[in-house]
Amino acid sequence: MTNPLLLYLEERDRLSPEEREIILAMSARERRFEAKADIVKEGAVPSESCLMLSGYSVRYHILEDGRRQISAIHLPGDFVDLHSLLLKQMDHGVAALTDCRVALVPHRLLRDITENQPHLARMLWLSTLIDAAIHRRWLVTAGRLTATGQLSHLLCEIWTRLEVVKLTDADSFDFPISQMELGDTLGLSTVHVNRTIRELRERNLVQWQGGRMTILDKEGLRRTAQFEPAYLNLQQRPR
Amino acid sequence: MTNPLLLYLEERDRLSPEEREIILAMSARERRFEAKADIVKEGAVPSESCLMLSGYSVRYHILEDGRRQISAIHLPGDFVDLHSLLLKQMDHGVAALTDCRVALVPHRLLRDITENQPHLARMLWLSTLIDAAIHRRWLVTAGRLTATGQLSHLLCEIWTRLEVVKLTDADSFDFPISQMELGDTLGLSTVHVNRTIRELRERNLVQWQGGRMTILDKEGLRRTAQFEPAYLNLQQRPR
DNA sequence: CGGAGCGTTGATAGAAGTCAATTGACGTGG
DNA sequence: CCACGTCAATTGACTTCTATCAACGCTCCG
Repeated sequence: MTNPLLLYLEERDRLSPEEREIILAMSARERRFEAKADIVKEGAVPSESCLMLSGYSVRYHILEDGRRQISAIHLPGDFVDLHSLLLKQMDHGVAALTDCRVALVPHRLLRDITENQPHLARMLWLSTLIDAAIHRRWLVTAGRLTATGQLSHLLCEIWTRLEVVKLTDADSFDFPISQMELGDTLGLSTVHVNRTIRELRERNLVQWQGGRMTILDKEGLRRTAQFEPAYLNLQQRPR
Repeated sequence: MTNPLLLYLEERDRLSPEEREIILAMSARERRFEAKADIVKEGAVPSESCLMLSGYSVRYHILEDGRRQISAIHLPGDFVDLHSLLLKQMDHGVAALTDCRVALVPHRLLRDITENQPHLARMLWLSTLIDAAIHRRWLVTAGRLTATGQLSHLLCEIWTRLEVVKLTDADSFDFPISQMELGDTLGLSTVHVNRTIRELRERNLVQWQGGRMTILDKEGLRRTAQFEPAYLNLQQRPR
């Protein structure tokens, strides 16, 4: 299986053989996390950044009143806390959604890249810019779409992002998330998430069982979500 | 008046005299925009990035059904489209909220910085990471706070960000935004924005007239918003 | 066998949107 | 100085969306 970060980056620009080497070397130190475990704790000042190799994880924020909001879902090929290289202290936590394999990339190495590998540094910067673009898109859906639209949009997005790292089937993908976690992601109650899923099912847009999501009507889902993948920057360009 | 980007960056790390030179040189080419004018159009592929020198602007997204969502408010010292250096094509527009002065910074210069000024490049990267941190915080408030909490949070944030660039008075600041624009920012209808403002006024938290916002009860507002400024990274650290 | 956690459903309350109308501030032209 | 137009702010009435509360079933696992 190819390295997912390599797939992620080469979807956006070409890499030199030397750059490819460096990327592969990043995955040297690997660590496993169990489902529900914290990968990075809020308040931590990491000395390495975590690259997802397998499994799903989320960035989460706990409010003063104890409620939780998830601000990102991370898939293989995503750096979950690359920003800690410069932001230093984590203002949120990262939790494993499923059992995960994670590469621990020392900040020393990342810093060296910013000093000596300008193009690769730009590619890492790019990955955080795509994260930000996804955040913005979520703001749009949160602000302007109904629960149904929001959920549809999330499914379209996850589908598209999983395609990049070759983790989709013809019309289905792993979606190992509970309705409570989905509620924390979309800013909805569990009960309403449940109703929303039922609606998508009744409209024959999706099927979801045993942690596997099957898209029955891709165009219908896209329309419900007003999904446009441009923000994911899926084009090879010199960066 | 000091250069706002210099204030912005030096709040986060020290700069060398040479770096300070380069920052100042960035503001060489200046352009003015009138209120409501587009600073960057959606779909554009800019060859320069826009740095706010004075005035307020917003990033906005138009949905297929014509509604609008604002995903960021930009103040002096902010780069509104630094990300276009690597993302190339704009997936959203940027509009002036007020009359603005903007520095046009050629991508050629920014790219040179990534090649030859690694620390300064990291500082620019940092500024986009702070943008992303703000996006995440907005996601949290959109998902979990009531309209009153959201609006309070926005006011606390703008206040704090304006302090960095020395644009606050003892207890007030310019807040030149219409209730419609505020609705597009918070994902609320104008009518509900109006109700929400009235509530803040009735609770004696703020006063707002003639485009000037006065905070009457800072601690009360902070509590209503559950505001914690950590995400703004207001600490000088080696980055 | 019996929790514990998750998914499901129904009933009700509260938050926010929509529609419609009014008011106020400001600028222009007579 | 006033009439008029425009735009934003404000308010009320009604509707829709989502949260909350409560109950129940299922499945997995100790």
